[in-house]
Amino acid sequence: MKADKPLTSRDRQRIETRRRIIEAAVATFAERGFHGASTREIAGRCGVTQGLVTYHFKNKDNLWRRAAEHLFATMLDGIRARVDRGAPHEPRSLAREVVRAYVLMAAEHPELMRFMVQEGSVDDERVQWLIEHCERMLYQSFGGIMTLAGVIDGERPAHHLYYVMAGAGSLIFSIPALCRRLTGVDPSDAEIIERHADIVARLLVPEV
Amino acid sequence: MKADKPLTSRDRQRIETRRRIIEAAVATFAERGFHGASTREIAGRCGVTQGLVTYHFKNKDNLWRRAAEHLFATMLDGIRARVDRGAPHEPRSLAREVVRAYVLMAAEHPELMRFMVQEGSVDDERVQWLIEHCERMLYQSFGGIMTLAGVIDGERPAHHLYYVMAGAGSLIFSIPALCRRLTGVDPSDAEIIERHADIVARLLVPEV
DNA sequence: GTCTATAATTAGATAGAC
DNA sequence: GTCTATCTAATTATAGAC
Repeated sequence: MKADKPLTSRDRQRIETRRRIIEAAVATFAERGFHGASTREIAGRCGVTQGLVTYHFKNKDNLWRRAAEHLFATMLDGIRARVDRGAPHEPRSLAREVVRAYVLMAAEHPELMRFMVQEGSVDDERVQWLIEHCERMLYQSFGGIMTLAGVIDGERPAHHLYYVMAGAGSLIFSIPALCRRLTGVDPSDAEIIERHADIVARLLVPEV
Repeated sequence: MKADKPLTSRDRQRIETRRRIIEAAVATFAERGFHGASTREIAGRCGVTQGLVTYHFKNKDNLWRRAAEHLFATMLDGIRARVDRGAPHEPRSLAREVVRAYVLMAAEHPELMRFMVQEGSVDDERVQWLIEHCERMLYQSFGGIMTLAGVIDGERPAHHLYYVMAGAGSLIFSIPALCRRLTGVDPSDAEIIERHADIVARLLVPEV
């Protein structure tokens, strides 16, 4: 699209600052939701001023969209990379691999489910945008792969299994403070993550 | 505890008003989280003024606790009622019945998972309170019943299965707007609820 | 018990200095 | 590109009238 001109020092600074604001925004929106998050707190978390956030992202709504975009893109790329990395699979072990990859990425990016739950009750513009720009792609690839594997059928349609996978696979990572207090187990622990991925993958796509 | 004096008209009004505020608070906190919800919106939703909310509940934090308490109590009572209603069960079908009851109640009270996700990331006083006053009881009964049924073992410990059940069973109901837009399916539809309960119950406690 | 009015704080967005 | 200052609106909590 654009000619690749050499980057000035300001260009690099601009990119770097925007990146830091986006990361702070992802964390803050995930923690507090759109209405609960303040641009001042986001600014504070990455060591800039509130005015600068507005300068780079115009307004809070736009910042939220850029944050959601970044979050989903990272998630999707991660899943694809994990799945592609393996050797070619027959349908069922591919399906198992996809579920495993989803859980591992949910552990790395617990903010995703928080975004969904924070925004998913009211059918506003953010919900519509989230679906069309981010989630529909994930849902459709899931449906295709699971149908091929025979996991989805008339008895267990995609719209049930998708949310079964998403919920089962990511809730534990989305509420780390609750989980630690309640069970004594830290869901960011590598062994916990690995075991959770195994359990959920085998549950949805049994070995036998 | 208290002597059961006859209720004056004011007593009844007090109770009824508090009840309406609590219900509005549950809905609003679930939708927007603690920080995102305003006491004015809660007041507006049940047709009272903001000052009256403070009069009845002192402050926002206390209102949140009363709302969480009410939500969890309703949920627990509902599960118990559903499970007790059936004939005495052998361990596995009891376990299946418990999972089914959980899913059905999650469909009736999608606010519960929203409360958990909204508050579960940061280990603050609200999280600690939520665990000790509400969630621990649910977690422990779940553990007991699932262990008896042989669903929980060394390979699949309680802290994994609890969040598998909670996530798989309630996510779809907690994000109705997202689900409708994404899949075209309405998760408050009775058939959807019934099927979801079946799928999750059989997944966690297979028939064979 | 309920409402109105208000104080003190904090929010998002804009303008101007550097 | 970044910061400080400021405007307007909305927040929680309190006080007083009825």
